[in-house]
Amino acid sequence: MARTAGSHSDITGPRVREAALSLFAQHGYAAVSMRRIAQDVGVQAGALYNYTPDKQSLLFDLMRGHMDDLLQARALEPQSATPLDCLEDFSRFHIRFHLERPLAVFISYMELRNLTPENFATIEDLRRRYESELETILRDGRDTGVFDVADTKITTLAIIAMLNGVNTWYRSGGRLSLPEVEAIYWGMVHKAVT
Amino acid sequence: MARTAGSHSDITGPRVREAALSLFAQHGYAAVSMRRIAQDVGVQAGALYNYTPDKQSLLFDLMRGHMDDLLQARALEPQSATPLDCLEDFSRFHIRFHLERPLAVFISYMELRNLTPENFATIEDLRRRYESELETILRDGRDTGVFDVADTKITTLAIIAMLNGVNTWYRSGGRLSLPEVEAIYWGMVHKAVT
DNA sequence: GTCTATATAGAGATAGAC
DNA sequence: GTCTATCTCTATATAGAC
Repeated sequence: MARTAGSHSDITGPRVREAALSLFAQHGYAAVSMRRIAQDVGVQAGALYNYTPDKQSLLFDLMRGHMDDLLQARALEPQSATPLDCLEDFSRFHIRFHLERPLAVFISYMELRNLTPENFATIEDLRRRYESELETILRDGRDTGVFDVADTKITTLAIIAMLNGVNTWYRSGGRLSLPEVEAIYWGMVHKAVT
Repeated sequence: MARTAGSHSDITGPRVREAALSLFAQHGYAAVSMRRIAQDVGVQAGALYNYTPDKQSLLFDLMRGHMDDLLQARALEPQSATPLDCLEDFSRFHIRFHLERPLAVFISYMELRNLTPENFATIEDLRRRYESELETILRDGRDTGVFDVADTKITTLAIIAMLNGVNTWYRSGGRLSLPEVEAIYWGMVHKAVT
């Protein structure tokens, strides 16, 4: 209650991240100035440094948070019994999760170049951890004879690339509903590996 | 023969584009200065403006040239008779073409945001023209009963997204040869649409 | 065609008042 | 916690000498 006038720490912090997310996605990290972010938040540029030590940390926190969310959400999903069901779960989860946060997805892919080497290594490690979950499913399915995949590593990357593509065109309220999109993509993934 | 000392128009022009291509791909358009490009070329920054009216034109020319090359190379490919053969031709052509010029491919995808609206519209038109070639193949195959595709537009984008993914990991001299990579991806595309 | 020099603008980040 | 003011650096682009 008894707050200093003009003190909005708990409000401003999230607003800074939201503004940065939106602006980085629209124009790219390097093209967005701290002044422009401050403008969107409604503060002066200097005030941003109460919430981030520098611009790089702002980008890294967004990407790190996105990858953490991804791995955590995946871990909370129910586990199916067969490789085929696991693959369907993964495909539908991936589409759903990524369509729910297009800006964070976009940044996490496009701005890898603008991370410092240390930050890049951290994000890449998280990404590889996620991809390895799919590869494990493919290997299990191949070893038990239900999948026909030439190379599990390449098939992993091919499936993820295909599923990621949905973010380039899907708009909610468009021609197709989310369940329809999930079904179409799952159909293609299913056929591609059997 | 009788040239002015220090005059290298026919040499410097291509070198400017090469340096810009490499630097834009590595660091991103917005993060690369004209001074940095000039440094790579071995001239002063002012000299670059003999070869491009501004930085934006430099980016646009690279992307425009890439899309022109793509459509021209595609037009020169032999035309197969059946939709299935056409799809195989397209898939293999796409992989081969894109793996031959990874930097231009990377820029043409990543730097769309940094084009002016007019330049963006031009590039997008060329991209759609290329994608429509694949969609035509898919529609022909579906209409003649050889392909089983739920939605030709989405399948077009899904296939292209999957094929584009090869550029994120392939390195010549690696574990797999180009023909092997083509065969693996064609196998997945083939199964996904039949 | 390239150079040096510069006009003009905007960047990231910090200091100190309130 | 936010403001104003500012330090320092770098950006794109142009002008004019050679």
